[in-house]
Amino acid sequence: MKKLMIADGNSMLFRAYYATAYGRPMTTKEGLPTNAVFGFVQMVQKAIETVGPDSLLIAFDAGKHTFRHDIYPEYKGGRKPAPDDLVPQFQMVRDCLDAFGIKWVEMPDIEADDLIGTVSKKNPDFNTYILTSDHDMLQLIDDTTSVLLMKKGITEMDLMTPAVLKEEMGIEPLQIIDMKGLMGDKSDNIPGIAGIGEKTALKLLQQYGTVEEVLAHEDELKGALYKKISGGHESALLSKKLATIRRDVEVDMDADDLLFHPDYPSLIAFLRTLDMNALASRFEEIAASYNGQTQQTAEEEMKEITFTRVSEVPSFFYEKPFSVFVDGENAFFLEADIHGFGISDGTSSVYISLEDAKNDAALLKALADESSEKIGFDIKRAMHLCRKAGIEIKWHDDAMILAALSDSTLTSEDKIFEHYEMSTSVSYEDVYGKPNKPVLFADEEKQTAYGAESAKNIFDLKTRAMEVIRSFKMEKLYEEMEMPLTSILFEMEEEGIRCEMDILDEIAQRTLAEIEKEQAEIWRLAGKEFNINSPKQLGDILYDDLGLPSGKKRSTSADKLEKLAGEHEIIPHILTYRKLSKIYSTYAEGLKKYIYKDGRIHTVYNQCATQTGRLSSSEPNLQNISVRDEQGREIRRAFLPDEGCVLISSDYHQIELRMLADMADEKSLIEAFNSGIDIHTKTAMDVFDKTEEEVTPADRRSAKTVNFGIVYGISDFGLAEQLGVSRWEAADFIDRYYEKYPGIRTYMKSLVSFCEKNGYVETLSGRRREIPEIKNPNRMVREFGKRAAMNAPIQGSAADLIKIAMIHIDDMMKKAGVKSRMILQVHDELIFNVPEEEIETMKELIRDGMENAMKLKVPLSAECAIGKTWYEAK
DNA sequence: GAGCTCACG
DNA sequence: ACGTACGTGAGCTCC
Repeated sequence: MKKLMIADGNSMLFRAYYATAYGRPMTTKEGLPTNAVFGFVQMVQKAIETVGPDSLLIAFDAGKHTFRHDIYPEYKGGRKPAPDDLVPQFQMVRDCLDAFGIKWVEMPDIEADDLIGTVSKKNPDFNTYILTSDHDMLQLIDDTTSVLLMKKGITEMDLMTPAVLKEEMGIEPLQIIDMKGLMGDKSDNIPGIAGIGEKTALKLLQQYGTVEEVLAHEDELKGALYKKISGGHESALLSKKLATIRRDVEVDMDADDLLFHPDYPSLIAFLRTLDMNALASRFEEIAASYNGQTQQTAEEEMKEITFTRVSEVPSFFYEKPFSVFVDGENAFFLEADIHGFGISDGTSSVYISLEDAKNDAALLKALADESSEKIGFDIKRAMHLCRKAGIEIKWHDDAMILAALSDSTLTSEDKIFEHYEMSTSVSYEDVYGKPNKPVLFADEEKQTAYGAESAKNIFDLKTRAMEVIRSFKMEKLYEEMEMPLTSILFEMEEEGIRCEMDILDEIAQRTLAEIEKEQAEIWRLAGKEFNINSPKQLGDILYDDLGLPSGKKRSTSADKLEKLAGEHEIIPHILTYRKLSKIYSTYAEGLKKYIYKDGRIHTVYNQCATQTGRLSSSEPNLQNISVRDEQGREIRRAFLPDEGCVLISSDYHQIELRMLADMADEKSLIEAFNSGIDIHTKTAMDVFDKTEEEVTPADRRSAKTVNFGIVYGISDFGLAEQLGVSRWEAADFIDRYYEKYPGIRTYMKSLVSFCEKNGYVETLSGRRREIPEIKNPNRMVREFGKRAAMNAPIQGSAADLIKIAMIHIDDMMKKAGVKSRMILQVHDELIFNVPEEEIETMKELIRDGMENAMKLKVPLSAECAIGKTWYEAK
């Protein structure tokens, strides 16, 4: 549908005036005030950019005596006259609109509201957008009319639709009039009923619906409220009449006559005569891109024509690659149903309902046929949805993965769409409503627009991202690593892992009892009850009431509290309380929510959530189940293999350090790994200048910390913090480390300078991580960029390695035809569900797959552990 | 919705 | 004079 925008000229001019009146006054060289016009033009431009109207009209008030004054002479009484420096701008803004090529209207003794109400009513075949800062206008909202409500500032606005109004105020558009009837309107001097404010008015209307109904049922009200209402009948009905916008004014305005063709040269000249040179320059830029914009508008019109609903997909779609948007519910992947499919070949885009799709034999054949290339977005989720719906699709490409590979900062759907400037004219919520308020029947027109446009977006996104991938030479990474991995992750997600509710329950009960004990003890020691989970309240207790020493940040984090452990006996109790709370809410209770009806937990592996190439796991996150803490580790007892099976867990040893040794080509580190010596002991010997026998467990721990620091992109401050030594000592350790391993220093320096030059770094497999921070003017941000540049190739290459291992192992398992299943991945660790009789086969297969995934200058070592629970398999 | 805290690698 | 170790996700508080 074409778009008509109507703006409330007076309301916007006042808003523009007050939004720009403070600070230094704005005038021409001759002293003529221009601030309101300045703000007004920007508001209009912003609204034009936001809406993209085909037709545009601005309505002004004219004359002083309206029909409302006839029925209520005090209407708009008590208003202050317009400020002196605003008055000359009334004409100026009209001249400005003439220069801009924007139509405007005013009629003697008719208010702008009524003009707008009438024009919007007279053009029902347009989508109408009313730009105003006046809440009265919300009464005009309907399915094809929305209000762009100006907020604070001059370019912020909210799009108000029936749904938004219902959501925010709980009322229908026409009830705005009843609101004013009850509560009045100070700015228009509408009386309403004395003593009724917004809250009471809303309450009454939600109960009775209209002013008339409220009055009719007044005897149901009690006390003071009854008195107010019963004494206010006449005033309420009069107020309602005053607040009602007329939609039958004698004005002839056809939106087809209001087509908007901006005259930028003329506007720019006009702005320059008023000495608004900066604004004029901005419009020069806008004008420069206008040519492209008109083409875009033409293209958008094409879109509207080609976005159609079909009951059978035309066969020409199948001749070339096409995209498929699986329009499914926003729900848990094993439960979500499909509504339909959007299909696009880049030129034409159609939408077909699930029901029709199931009857379209040619479509089903094309979807299942490997030789026709189907492009999807997040195909792993699409695969789950299609499996449930009984539709088979052989996918060829995933635009989400291509986009994420093309720019590592794009770690979410939102970021991908924003970066590639992709949107749909209708949102998911527009079609299907909010999770707690789903619509009963989706509007087919909206559904078609949403689905078909999404399919077109997917097609375009794939084309554009693929171009980037080719130019970066990342096709192999995409085709041979990420795409095969998607299928493996799909199977892992579907398989899930057994999890025993009773065990989690038992841990929850036990933990809760302990939490209560700790809480009582903490409250006793603090001398009062407070919320221990609130860092603010806890900080007040510790640093004010108990007088513990603090830095300027008053942190309550565990590592800081541990340093205060000797200062007060409350500290260990707080640490215990925190630990137990975490176990209780995140793990025991938290995980219970995710046990599906098959008794298993099905996590989601996100392939595009990290900047380094690692996977992430969510809903629930099974990559951060407690293991370091003994009590937390008990949680792992709830994770079990299937009947007659065991869990095998296999993890790489010091994978990142080995990766670093290889990539930096650091000879003495490579030699150490080849000799089989414990690497942290070796580091301790080198850094502390000791023999193997002289290295104490404490030395080894420190060396281990140094090794972690190296991988994280070390800083003396960070290492000092971690080791609990002075930063000078830490700096000394780092120096000695680099002296012993000069290859590491050279490599780290080369990573930083490569990143400074190119803005990115890459892994062994050619995966890129963009690091824009490296060029940030802020030193702290830049330092962060350097550390990320040192860490990303190591972390990312290790991620590449295990992905390859997963692919090899999956391949070997399929070839061997085993019943074993890969079920979890935790960065450097794989967990399998293995039937007893396959244990030996699988141990060998896993070790082989992991250790031979890549050929490095150092050996890779992976060790299997077997158990009847995840707790034991470690 | 942001910020803090904490679980993992 | 600043104030940080790298990469995640989830639960809680409080505005």
